Amino acid sequence: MLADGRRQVVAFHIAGETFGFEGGKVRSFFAECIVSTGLTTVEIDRDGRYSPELMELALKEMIRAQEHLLVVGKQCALEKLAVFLVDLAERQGGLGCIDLPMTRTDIGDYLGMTIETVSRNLSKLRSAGVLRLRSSRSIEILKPQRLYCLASKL
Amino acid sequence: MLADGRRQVVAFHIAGETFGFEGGKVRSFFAECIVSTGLTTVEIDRDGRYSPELMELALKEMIRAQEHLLVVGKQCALEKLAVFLVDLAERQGGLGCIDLPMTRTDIGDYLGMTIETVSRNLSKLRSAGVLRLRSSRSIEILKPQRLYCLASKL
DNA sequence: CGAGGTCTTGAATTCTTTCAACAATAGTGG
DNA sequence: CCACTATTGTTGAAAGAATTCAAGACCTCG
Repeated sequence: MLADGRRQVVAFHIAGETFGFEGGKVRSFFAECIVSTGLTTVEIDRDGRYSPELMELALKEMIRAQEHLLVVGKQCALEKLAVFLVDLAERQGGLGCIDLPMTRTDIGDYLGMTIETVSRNLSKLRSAGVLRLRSSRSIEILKPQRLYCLASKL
Repeated sequence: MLADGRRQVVAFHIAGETFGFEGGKVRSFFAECIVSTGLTTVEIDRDGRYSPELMELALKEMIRAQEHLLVVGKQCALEKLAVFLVDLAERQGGLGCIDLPMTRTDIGDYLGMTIETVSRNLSKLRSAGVLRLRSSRSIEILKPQRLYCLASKL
C-alpha cells in the first residue's frame, strides 16, 4: 500500500509458486488470497544459509519483479494488458482459455492503470477479434499471434 | 532493452552497492557505467550456497526492485520525479545538493516517462521554488519538506 | 427477487507524448 | 584560445491517451 491509499500489486501467484522473500524483520508487502488457497512455509537454516534450491527461487522472484518493471514502465495500456494476458496464459498452460481469478481492480493495480482503462482495453481486444469474453472472468484467446505481437513476444 | 527498442532502467547504483544477482546462465539485463567505475566480483560457493551476507544483499536488491514498482506504477510524473530525487539524495547522504550523473534519458527510462516530461517537471519544481538547478546535472534542494511531501514520505 | 459488488461504457478533463525549434554544454581540432 | 560540431537539455504547440466522474448493465449470493 502507498501512503496515499493507492495500491501496487507486485505479483499474482498461482499454485506451486513461492513468495515472501523479505530479508529483514520489517515487511513492506503483504499477500492476499483471491481463491481458496493452501500454504506451506519454508524455514531457512538456523545459521541463515539458504539452500541452493531456495536461493534459486528467491532469485527467480527478483528477476520476475525486474521484468514486471519492464511491463509497468511501458506507456501503452494495451501493451501492458497483452503482456499480462500472455504471461497468465503461459503460466496456466496454454493459450486456449485464460482464467482471471482477480478483479479488474487487482489487474489495474498490478499494471498501474485504472479499472476503466483495463475494461476499455479488454473491450478493444474483443472488438478487434483478438479474444472473446466467455464471462468477465474467463477469456478465450482467438488470435494468439496478435496477442503475442502486442506483447512484443514476436 | 525491450523488443521495440525502448529501454527500462532497473536501477542506478552508487559506490558500494552490489548488483547482478541473476540466477541462471541466461542474463536478461546489462549494466552500463556512467561515471568512472571500479568493480569487484563476488564468487559464490562451489556448491551454490550463498553466504548469509550475500543472500541479504540479493534480497535487498529484490525489495528495491519491488519498491521501484511502486514508483513506476504511480500515475503522476511529478510524484515519480520527487521520489527519485529523494531516494538519490538520501543515498548521497543528505538533501543539500543532489548530483545527477545520469542523463535525462536515463532518468526518463528509469521512471517510465519521456525526457521532455522529466525536464518539464524539473522546471515545475524549480518555478515552485522547491529546488534550484546549479547546472543541469546538479540540483540544490530548497524546500526539502515539499519534496518529501510530493514523494509521499511525509 | 432484491441488494451489493463488479464490470462496462460515455463524456469531459487532465496529463503525457510527440514533433519541432532552440539554448546550453562539452569535446575536438586548428 | 577559439571556432566548430555533436550531444544534451529546455520549451512550445498540437495530438493522443489515460483518468475522472457518472450512469447503467451484469452477476452472485442470500
